[in-house]
Amino acid sequence: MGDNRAKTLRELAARLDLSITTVSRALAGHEQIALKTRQRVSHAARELGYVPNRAARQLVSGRSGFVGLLMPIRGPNFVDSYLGEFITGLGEGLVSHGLDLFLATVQQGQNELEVLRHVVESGRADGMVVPRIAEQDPRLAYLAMQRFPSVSHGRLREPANPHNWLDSDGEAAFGEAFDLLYDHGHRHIGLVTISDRMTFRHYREAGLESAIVRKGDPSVRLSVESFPRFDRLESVAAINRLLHRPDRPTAIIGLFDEIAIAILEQAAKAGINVPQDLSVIGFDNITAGAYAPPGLTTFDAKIRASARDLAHMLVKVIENPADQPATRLVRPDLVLRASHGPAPRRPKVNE
Amino acid sequence: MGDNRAKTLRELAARLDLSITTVSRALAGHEQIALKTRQRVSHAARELGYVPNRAARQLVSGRSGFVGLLMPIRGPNFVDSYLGEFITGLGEGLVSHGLDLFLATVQQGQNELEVLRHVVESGRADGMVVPRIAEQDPRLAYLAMQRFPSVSHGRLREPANPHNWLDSDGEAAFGEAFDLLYDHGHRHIGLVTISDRMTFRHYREAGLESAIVRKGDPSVRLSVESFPRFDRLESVAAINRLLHRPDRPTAIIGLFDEIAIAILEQAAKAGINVPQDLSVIGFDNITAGAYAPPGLTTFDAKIRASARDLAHMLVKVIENPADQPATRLVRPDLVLRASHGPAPRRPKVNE
DNA sequence: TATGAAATTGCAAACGCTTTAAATTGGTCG
DNA sequence: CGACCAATTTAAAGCGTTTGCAATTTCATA
Repeated sequence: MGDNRAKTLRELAARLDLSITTVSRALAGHEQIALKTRQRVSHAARELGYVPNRAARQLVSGRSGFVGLLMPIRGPNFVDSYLGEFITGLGEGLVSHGLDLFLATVQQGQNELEVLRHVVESGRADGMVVPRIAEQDPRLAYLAMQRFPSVSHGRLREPANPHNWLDSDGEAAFGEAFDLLYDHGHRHIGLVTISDRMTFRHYREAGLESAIVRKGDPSVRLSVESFPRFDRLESVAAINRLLHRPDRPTAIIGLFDEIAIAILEQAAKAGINVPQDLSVIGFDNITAGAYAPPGLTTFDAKIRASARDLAHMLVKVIENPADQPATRLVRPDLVLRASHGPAPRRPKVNE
Repeated sequence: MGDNRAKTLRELAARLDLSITTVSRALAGHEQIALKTRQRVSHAARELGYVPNRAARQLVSGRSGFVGLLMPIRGPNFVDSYLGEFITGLGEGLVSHGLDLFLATVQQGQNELEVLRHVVESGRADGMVVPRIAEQDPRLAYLAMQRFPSVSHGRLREPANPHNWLDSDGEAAFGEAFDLLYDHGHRHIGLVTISDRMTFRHYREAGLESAIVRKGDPSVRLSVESFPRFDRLESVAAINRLLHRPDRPTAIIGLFDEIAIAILEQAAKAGINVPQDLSVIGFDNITAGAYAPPGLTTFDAKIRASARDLAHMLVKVIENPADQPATRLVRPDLVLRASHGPAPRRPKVNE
């Protein structure tokens, strides 16, 4: 359109023959400004395409209008399989509150805590979303110390300071997984897990173990193999150790879908039929799981909806920092597909 | 650790017994400040954990340190399958330049152009990444008018103003797809495409058509079905129209992988064996394609690497706005998997 | 020791907004 | 008609930086 746009409050005020103060207040909807003036101002603002400058507003208000997501970049071929859904959910949850999401990218080799510190102390964000919680998580310690609004996707086990979190109930899910397998006659369960000290791993493993104890059947056995996260070779090795032992488990649970899918692949490669010879169960419900033959039975962690909730929780914390920390446990839904079945009568023995 | 941190330049200057000006210049590395002073200042800054305030800096410099990605949110079950990779690549490309990525979320029903306008005019970003280009794209028109630094993922066909873009060479890829199928004896090719006027659709279709013309074999036939993007029911209907006609094509190309995978699913449902009875080829190389039986033959659009390049292009534009627009065509790699094969002798006829 | 130029540092304005405190306007009533 | 109060508007300070210009210091040289 014409270039008679009002770029600043000063310009807008000049056109209206009002002071900057009045225009600012009118746009903010203050009652003390006469209704007629407020209408006149907001009409002119729309007319002249006035958009307030964020930096100036932030400088005085102290709020940036941004929420940050701490996002470590992995090696060339690792992209968090649920990153897209997670971000979509966060964006969805924030947009109605007028907040924008930004990604605090942490390059490989860079110190995640250092990045966090910079984001927080430069005032780039009003709140942070912290995913993937480790047993000892310096990020959460830092945020607690700074009393900086944040929510984590995942929870600490024994938090020094209570924190805001939303987590999927891995404990319940893995208990349910065991019950499902037990009911199908499985007595020797395998678990392929990571060796990193992430709390989600603890909860899922604990859920599995306590379900076994609860069942009280001494014939039940659990065989565990683990590998360092993000090490594809080691993950395959761990899977194959389990797959090729003389007393192969009749069912194997992957700590998450990527592992479970790798189990399906390795089993196929070894000529082990799923689900006839082996049952496999995962966790997360990533897209590929639906396609990986014969279709992965797993738990839907409801990433997008969880992220949306996480966003809402964070908004609450930002608006009301003194509130008690909120926590939310999301019960994952069992997604029954075709990778599980009755335990084979006599497990085949691989040479 | 102690709370003797310097939050502002003023505090830092006071401790150093220097003026704000000198400290600011010293941190910026200006030559005019004595080397000794520069060292003393930067040491103290590190010591006292000084982190400059972004808003203040932006207010005076006019630069926000952010790059925006325009990201429309689709319905509940639509998440761009390559969003995760795309964002990872952008983050990766920006981080070394000290820029952060933020997501300009566009909710359903919201006007994308309006969001863009606000982002640009509020000074929230120094540059924009615009994905998914339509034949008539008001976003690009607006950005050109504003002379606002931007790069698009995808290109206009006949740009009123030349713009910065990076695109995958869909024309070449679809030509290659045809040649591959032709060499396998296919003479009747199906194409399932969208009805929306996106330019990537045009290029891919044009590449297919001109490869056919180039071959000059009058026995070659092309059957096209289309549907409105994001309409799952219609997409399945379009696929089935092609699958169930008496003269079913011996090979079908999906405009992108999601379509191709749906073709695989519908074919399986109809008892059509891939690749014996039907060849299927996609485009993008999304993760699920590797798992969808029998393994989708497709083109790798190299999303993450492209996004990284896109980021670098944008940084150049931001730093040198007067430069000629840059363009970059990325040749996708053919990923040979198992969904293609020789044309069946006598195509089966479905009831 | 005085002098001037080069090297170094500092003052003050500006960026565009919000907000405190104060000024102005208008209306009502004795 | 003047005074007072409520309603409305405004001046000015300040948020934390950067930067043009001016001031100060340093130091070799006369």
